[in-house]
Amino acid sequence: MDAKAVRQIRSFNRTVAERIGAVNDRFLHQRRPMNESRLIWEIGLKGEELRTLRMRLGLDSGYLTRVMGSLAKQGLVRVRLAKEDGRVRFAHLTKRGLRVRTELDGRSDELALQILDVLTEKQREQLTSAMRQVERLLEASMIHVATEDPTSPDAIWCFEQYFAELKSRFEPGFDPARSISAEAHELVPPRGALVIARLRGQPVGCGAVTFAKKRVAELRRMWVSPPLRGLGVGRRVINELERLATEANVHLVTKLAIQTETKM
Amino acid sequence: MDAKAVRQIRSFNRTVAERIGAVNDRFLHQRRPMNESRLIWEIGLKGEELRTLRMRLGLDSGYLTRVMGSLAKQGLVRVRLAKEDGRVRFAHLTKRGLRVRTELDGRSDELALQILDVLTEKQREQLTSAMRQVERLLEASMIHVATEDPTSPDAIWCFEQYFAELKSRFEPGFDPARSISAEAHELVPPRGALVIARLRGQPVGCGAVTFAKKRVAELRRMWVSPPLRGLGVGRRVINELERLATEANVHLVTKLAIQTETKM
DNA sequence: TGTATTCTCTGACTGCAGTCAGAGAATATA
DNA sequence: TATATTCTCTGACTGCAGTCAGAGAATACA
Repeated sequence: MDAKAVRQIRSFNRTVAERIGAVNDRFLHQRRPMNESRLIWEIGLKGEELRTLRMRLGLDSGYLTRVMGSLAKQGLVRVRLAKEDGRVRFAHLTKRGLRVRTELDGRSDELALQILDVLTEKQREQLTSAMRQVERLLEASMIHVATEDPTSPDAIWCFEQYFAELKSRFEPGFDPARSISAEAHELVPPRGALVIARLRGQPVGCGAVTFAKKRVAELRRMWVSPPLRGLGVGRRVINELERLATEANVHLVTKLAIQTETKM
Repeated sequence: MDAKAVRQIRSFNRTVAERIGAVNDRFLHQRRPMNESRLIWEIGLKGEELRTLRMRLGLDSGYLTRVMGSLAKQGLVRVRLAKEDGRVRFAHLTKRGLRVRTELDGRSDELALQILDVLTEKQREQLTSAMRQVERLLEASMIHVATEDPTSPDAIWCFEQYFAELKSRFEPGFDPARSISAEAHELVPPRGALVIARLRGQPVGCGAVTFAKKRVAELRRMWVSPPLRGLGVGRRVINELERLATEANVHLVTKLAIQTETKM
């Protein structure tokens, strides 16, 4: 099934890796070891804690210490103790370090300009618009939907988005915060469930269900981040809620789902 | 200029590298050293000469020998002398080697299917169609146009395409081969020039100019590979020819260019 | 035929990537 | 206050990537 689509994706991959992937390999094939470049990049303009860098790049702590030492010896970074916690160390780029980072940045722009160079104005527009669409659909495929704790900060953030939208759509005057805390216990088994959709770890949508009456479930708090609407995130959230409802041996009231569909 | 397009390309690159680039990194992060995987892939189903592999992967000859030895010891490849040339060695995959290569291949399909999995039928079509367009335009940016020797095999191949097309468009009856050899000397300085457009080293278009009369040049043998038409390859070829004509202090007869434009 | 070139192979390197064990200092927790 | 945990650092490794010099065999060329 979908053999043609698979072939197109693989062909696309080859071309893109050849042409654009080079930007991503900007950390490779330099005079500088790859992990030094990656670190310079990840430390960023405002500096970063070593433990964060370690997590983000997946480096061994001993290894990081050494690479960091090398960068410090080259005068590209300075490492000091973090203010609040004496165990934590904080790295930031020196002026020279910032200059190197800017060079790294420039490579990406350079390649992008190279691509645009030989294209006509119309082709450039076609390219960027097609790229936007590919990106959007690829992001759709990167979204994961899973059951989560309704009291977590991310869950509360989602609810806030949902209520803020309700407020802007209908008339103001009710306090979402009260409603949030009041109903959290209804969104965990056995009384209900909450699922959150995430893209790159960030919440981008949610949906809840409460098993209100016998063998009937109510769909609630459906929200999808506006830039990601129209990609079927809402549908996937509902599918998951439906699965949970079935597991709990109740029927989902899909009427509500259809009502909220306008917001997805 | 084009800051928005540059930003879109970079953003695209990030997403694609994250989602699809993983396929390209299928050689990395395995139990097997990267270059062993790359070799298994490049040897292909029918085997390959070592010198070709060396060129293609850019490996040191000594290094290749060792990696090859390791693969042979694992029973994945067998190396023997090439039939025609006793200096050359030829590598081919064993049954086990072929199986490993199939696994490598499977990873790509798997990822493509993962992407398609969460999309609706309509979205899949949108994705593949947008991918095709991005690929096409990226390929346009990968094409290089340069002056070449009209007696080279690639040049003659281009001429053949050109004449074959003429023949199919108008009526048959003339011998292109005779015409090719007869006019080759007219396409080198100081009497003329030939430029060839290449994509990934393969010729995909050509165009020639002869400085026929005083301060007048004639455009000839414009041809662009059918799948790449509409991407401005012909325009770029003419631009280059025009530059050459200007250098030779003659004017290009653009009327002919416009006539042939229909074939680009 | 003699000489140059091509291709492969061996040996000896350098340097980066990445892992593991353990120690020391600062902080959190009971 | 005693103990556990977190974070960083040092030392000692392994293994892959990649380079350089040189030798030997086969072939191309003058």
